[in-house]
Amino acid sequence: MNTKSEIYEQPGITVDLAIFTVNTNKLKVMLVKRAEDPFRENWSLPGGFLLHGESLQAAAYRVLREKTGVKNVYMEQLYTFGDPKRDPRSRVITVAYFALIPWKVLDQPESKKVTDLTWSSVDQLPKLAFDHKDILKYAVKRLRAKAGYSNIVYGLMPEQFRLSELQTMYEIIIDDKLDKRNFRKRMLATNLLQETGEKDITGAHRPAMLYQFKKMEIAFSN
Amino acid sequence: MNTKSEIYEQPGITVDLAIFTVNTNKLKVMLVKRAEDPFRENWSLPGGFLLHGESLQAAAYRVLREKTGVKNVYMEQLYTFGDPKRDPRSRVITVAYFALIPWKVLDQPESKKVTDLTWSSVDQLPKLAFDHKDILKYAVKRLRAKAGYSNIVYGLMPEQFRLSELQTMYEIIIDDKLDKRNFRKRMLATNLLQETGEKDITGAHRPAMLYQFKKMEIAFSN
DNA sequence: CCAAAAGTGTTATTGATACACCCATGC
DNA sequence: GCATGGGTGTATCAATAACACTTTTGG
Repeated sequence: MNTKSEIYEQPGITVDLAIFTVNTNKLKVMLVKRAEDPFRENWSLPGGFLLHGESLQAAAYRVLREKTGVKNVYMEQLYTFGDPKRDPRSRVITVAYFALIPWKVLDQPESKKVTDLTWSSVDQLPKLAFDHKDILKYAVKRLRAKAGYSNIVYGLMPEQFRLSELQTMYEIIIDDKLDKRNFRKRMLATNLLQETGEKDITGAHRPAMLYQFKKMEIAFSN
Repeated sequence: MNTKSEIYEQPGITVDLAIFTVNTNKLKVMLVKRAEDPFRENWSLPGGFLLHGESLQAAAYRVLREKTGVKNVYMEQLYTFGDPKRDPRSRVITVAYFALIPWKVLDQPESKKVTDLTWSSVDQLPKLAFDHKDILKYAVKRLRAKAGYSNIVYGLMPEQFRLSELQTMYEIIIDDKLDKRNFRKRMLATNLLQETGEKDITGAHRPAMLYQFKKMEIAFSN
């Protein structure tokens, strides 16, 4: 019999992340510019190789923290991409995750003059390395689908928010308009929101009641 | 800098399959008895190592064909399990798939006197190797969920069937009773079924019209 | 003629959708 | 006092759920 490594693959394992946020009324995803071959200078999803003894989820959280500085955000495993030719140099299998981050949580994202990291609108993507465009398409599809039947959108909201901001968030994700009264009725009926008692007086107009999510797990549905 | 293999995992990759069928009014899953350590003599999900140059899906289909002799059945990637300790000997990551097979398609399953393969009711599982019970739980959960909002159940039906058989199939999967008239109305309204023109006269009673699915892809939803 | 599964419609309930005006504030 | 976004209720429509009897066959 042959030795194990002759017949069986022992590929490199990476995790790649589709990290979404919403800013200036656009759904955006984090891209990083590759410093190394292959695809040097191309944009790609943030990712990294799995370390010894590290779980997949731990690796995903490590990459997330390295790139964004945040933890405790919504993240779920998306899909595993293992085409033999997806990395031109050697066999690499990637476990893709997608994560949601409220824009406000990202620390001064515009102030850092980084040129190797960007937030790109998902409808205006540059050429991406590897099969990352496929991964991203799949992630967007899943996000849009789940926005329709779960409360996943909560993962994009700041601590406190106006109902109109929540509605706008939904509209950006599902790329469609919603009726204000029906939206409010439905949201309040879920019983997942509570008034904070405070009002948002930043606008030049009638102050809006601020809401927050009741403290509980984000409901997964898979 | 250390060599790549010192810092990065290059684990073995397996695919494991939750292959479902329905027989004698029970949702059943294929289990195989392990011939080797670890977990020798324990039941486990059928699976195998990824071969050089093989895609994940190809590996899953290979295992499926080896164990059941069938291809062209419904199969989808489920989830990737990568806990560092899930295999007691070395790091192995498994990409789990789930598949659906109509019982009739399996060739004389009872006649073969195999003792290393069984179809176990999902509510009466033996102890399973590795983390296969977790995998299976997740697969059953997904199957039940998708039965509620997709036509995935079709994957368990034979070529021709009575509507009452289709209803029974749904009832077994979702583990609940359905109203006959509402069920028929709903099914016929989908426009995915067509009468074959033939009737099932095997019963001792009024013959039933036989139906088949219109030829088209099974609608994925993910 | 009896047992057993096949087949068939209507009503009630629920949930989703459509829709327009007054309110509170800053300037 | 006007411009701007905040906030509210009802009527219609669609989808789902509840519910019982007649029909066809074999034995």
